[in-house]
Amino acid sequence: MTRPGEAAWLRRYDPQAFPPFAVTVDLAILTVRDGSLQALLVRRDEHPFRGWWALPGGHLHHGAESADAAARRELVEETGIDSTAEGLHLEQLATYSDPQRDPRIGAGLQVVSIGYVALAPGLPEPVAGTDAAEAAWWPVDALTESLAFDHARILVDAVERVRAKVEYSTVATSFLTEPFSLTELREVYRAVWGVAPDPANFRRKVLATAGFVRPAELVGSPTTVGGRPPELYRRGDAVLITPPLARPATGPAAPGP
Amino acid sequence: MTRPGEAAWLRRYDPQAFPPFAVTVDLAILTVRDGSLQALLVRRDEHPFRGWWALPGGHLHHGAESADAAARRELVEETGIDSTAEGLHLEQLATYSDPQRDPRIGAGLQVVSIGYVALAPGLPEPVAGTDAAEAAWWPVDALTESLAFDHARILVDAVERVRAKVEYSTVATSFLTEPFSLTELREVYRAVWGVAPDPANFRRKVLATAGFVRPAELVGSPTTVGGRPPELYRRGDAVLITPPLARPATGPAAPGP
DNA sequence: ACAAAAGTGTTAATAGTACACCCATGA
DNA sequence: TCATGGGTGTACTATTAACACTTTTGT
Repeated sequence: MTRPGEAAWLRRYDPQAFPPFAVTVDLAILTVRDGSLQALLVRRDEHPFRGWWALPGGHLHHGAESADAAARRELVEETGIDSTAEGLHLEQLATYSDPQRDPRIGAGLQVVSIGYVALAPGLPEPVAGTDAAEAAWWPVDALTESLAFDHARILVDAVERVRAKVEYSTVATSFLTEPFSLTELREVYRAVWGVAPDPANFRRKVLATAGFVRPAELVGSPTTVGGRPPELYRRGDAVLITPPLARPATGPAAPGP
Repeated sequence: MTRPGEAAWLRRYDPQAFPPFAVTVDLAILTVRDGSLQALLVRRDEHPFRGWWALPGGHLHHGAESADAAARRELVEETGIDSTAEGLHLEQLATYSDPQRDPRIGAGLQVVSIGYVALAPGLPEPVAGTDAAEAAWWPVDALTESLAFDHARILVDAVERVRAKVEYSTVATSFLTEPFSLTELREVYRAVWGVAPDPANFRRKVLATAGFVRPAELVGSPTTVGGRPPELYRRGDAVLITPPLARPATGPAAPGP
């Protein structure tokens, strides 16, 4: 494309003409462990909010990467999760830009953060990141307070996004390692929603949705302690579920007023 | 909240330690005019992309406003639309941060843009903004190319968001001025989807969804040229449609592979 | 044989689709 | 009274929710 006069204009352009913004990414990394939805938090060892629990994240590398790339990089750095690992789902959530969200506004720096949601299969104990900061899985129902910056808000938005998204998409499979049983998949829904779908109807819905799952070749090792061993499946190609899986009426995940 | 040592730390903080980012908002302002979905574009009279058609937008006022506030401000400045006007719907879409998306990266400035979607009732001819730049409504089907920056991509994302969102939410009413008939509402769906729902079933679905619309008190002026005058409605309180309105199978809006 | 977990059947209710038909109005 | 668009009825089909029931395994 030709843009007349732009090359000359660019040579005279002064990037200092704009006051400084900093751009960060923050990741709500979610998994299902022990039957509950949990988020990975790290304890900050730098100001601001030194000593507080926070979402993993960091600054964009200026001129070198997009927010997507930065999110992938942070995911690896902070958790050791390979960004191409099986089942991993990473998507942009929203951008948080309130001037008061970061105290560094007091020093003249406005920090804008691009929030991401990552879904990963249940992992063992958290791997401390390269920053050697403390890291731990926290059940999301146990906290909506006391996080650094506006991270509590970001986390709530992330959880709400996931609760809605498993209704009309197949992302729930991202929480499982292949191969998996339909009961395990149903347990994911129980953890995310706080209430489990009917086993029979759930099975029919999943199997009737082309591309939700596909049968695994070999019958799995009989790791179950007793009872009939389950048929095993792998993730399919489909992304959307139409019509959506209906969330059961009332559950402990949505306490009344 | 107490954050020990942070006040002293902040006094010594150097905001110049980070390379400069600029943060902008870009608005996909959509309306339904002449039976088609149209977007408001402005012709840029400044570098970069001088003379190109672009989405309305601009820089965040540093230290003074969030992206939401900036989007509302730009909406007023560029279009004269009051951000509290009836029916107006404004929501964040996504954030675009590829280093190459803005040529000013060549001068050392990385520009990150937060995209917004605005839905507004059909408006008369576009009001030139305070920048006196040329402005016009363009049918969205007529262009996915030749826009400044990555605005074609943002616009495509915005249209896709709206096409999906009218299925499970009541935002379609944002395209209409009150009071409106159900036929007018159905015409919105035709414009957005490219295919119209069945009139009878559409009527039943809308009226069966509590809070989608509510009856208007007075019967409207008989502006129709002939035929039975329609019953008129206003927007209701509901936001979500469960289960969703199904988009008819095949239509010109979704060409096959 | 029994317990436990997986998987299947059945039925009533609900919701959606397609299309025919009736109603109210202006010219 | 006729053309025009608004609004209703209806038969048929597909989907869902709820729950009872059968199958397969380990001990």
